[in-house]
Amino acid sequence: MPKERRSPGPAPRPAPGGLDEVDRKLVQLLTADGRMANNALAEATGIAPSTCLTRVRSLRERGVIRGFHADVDLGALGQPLQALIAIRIGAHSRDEIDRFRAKVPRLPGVLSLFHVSGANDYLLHVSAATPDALREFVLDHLTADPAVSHAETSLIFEHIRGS
Amino acid sequence: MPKERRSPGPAPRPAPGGLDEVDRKLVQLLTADGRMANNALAEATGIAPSTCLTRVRSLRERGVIRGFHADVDLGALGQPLQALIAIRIGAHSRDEIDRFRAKVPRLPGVLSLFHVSGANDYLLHVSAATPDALREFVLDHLTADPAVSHAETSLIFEHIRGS
DNA sequence: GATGAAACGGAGCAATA
DNA sequence: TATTGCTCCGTTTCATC
Repeated sequence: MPKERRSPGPAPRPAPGGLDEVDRKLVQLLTADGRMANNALAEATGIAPSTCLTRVRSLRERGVIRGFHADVDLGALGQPLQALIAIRIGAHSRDEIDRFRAKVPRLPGVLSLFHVSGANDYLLHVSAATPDALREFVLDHLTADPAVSHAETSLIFEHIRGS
Repeated sequence: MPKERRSPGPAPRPAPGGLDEVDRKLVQLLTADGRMANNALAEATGIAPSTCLTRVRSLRERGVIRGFHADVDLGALGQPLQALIAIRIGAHSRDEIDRFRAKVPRLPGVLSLFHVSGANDYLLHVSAATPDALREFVLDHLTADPAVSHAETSLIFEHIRGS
C-alpha cells in the first residue's frame, strides 16, 4: 500500500518551532504514554522504526522533550495532602531572592514553584503527609525565611490534569 | 557477597501505603527517569530483574504509578506563554459546577485544574501561544461561562519542578 | 533525511529451588 | 523471591537510496 497521502490543499503547515507534523504527533503520543515502544510510535506516525528512533532522539537533543517521568499517586506514597501556597517576597536584595528561589524547589514535598505576576510573587505546590506536617513546612521553611513577607496556604481538594 | 544488610536499629519501616523500601525506591527512580530499563532498575534496587518486573507491574496495577509521560518544552511547541488563573464560582446549581469542572480540563492549552480552598474556588494552569490567545481563552471560556463569577490571570514568569 | 535488513540486547515467561 | 534458560520482540546500527 502506498504511503498515506496528504489531501490536496494548503502547503504543509509552517510548523511552529521547526517541528513538522510527524514530530508533533510523536510529542503528543509520548506525552500521553511516555513508555510507548519505538515500534508502535513508528507505526502510529507512519514512519520506519529507525527513522522514528532518529526523530525521537532529535526531539530530546533539541530539548523539545525534556525527559520522561512516572506519574505517581502521592496518596499511595503516604502524602495524601496537597496545597498551593501563595508567597509574597519582602523588599530584599537580589541575592536573598535568588537564595530563596534556589532553596525552595529542593525542600521535601515540593512539587512545583511558580514565579508569577500579580499580587503574589510565587505560588508553591506541595504535598504533605498530614495537616500538621503541612503547617510545620510552612512555618519552618516559609514563614521563617527572611525573604518571605507573607504566605497563604490553600488546600487542594482535587487536582485534574488537562487534555 | 551477602545481601546488603540494614544497619541494626528500629524495625524495617512501617511502609506507608503498603510499600516497602524497594517499592519506594522503584517509584523514586521511575519518577526521575520513566524510561529506565528494567535491568537497570533491578540493579539499582538490588533485586532480580524478574522480581523487578513483577514489582513494577504491581505498582501500576495498584495505581501507585498512574502512567508515564514525556515532559515537553511547551515553548518549542509554539506555546511559550503560561498563566495561572484564579477562578471564583458564583452561587449556582451543583449541575452547573459539575459541567464547568468537566468542561475546563478539555479546553485547549489547559495543563491542570486545581480545586482549592480559600477565597478562590479553582486555579487553572494554562499555556498559550500569544498574549492575545490567552486573553481570548479567558474571555471565551471563563468570563463567558455562567458558572464563573470572577477570573484573575497571573502570568507565569518561571516554572520550576520540585526535587 | 528516510529506509530495510541484520546484529544485538532486553523483556517476559516458565520451571526450579 | 532468586535463579536459570529460553524465546520473542524491540532497539540500534549501518549501508543504501
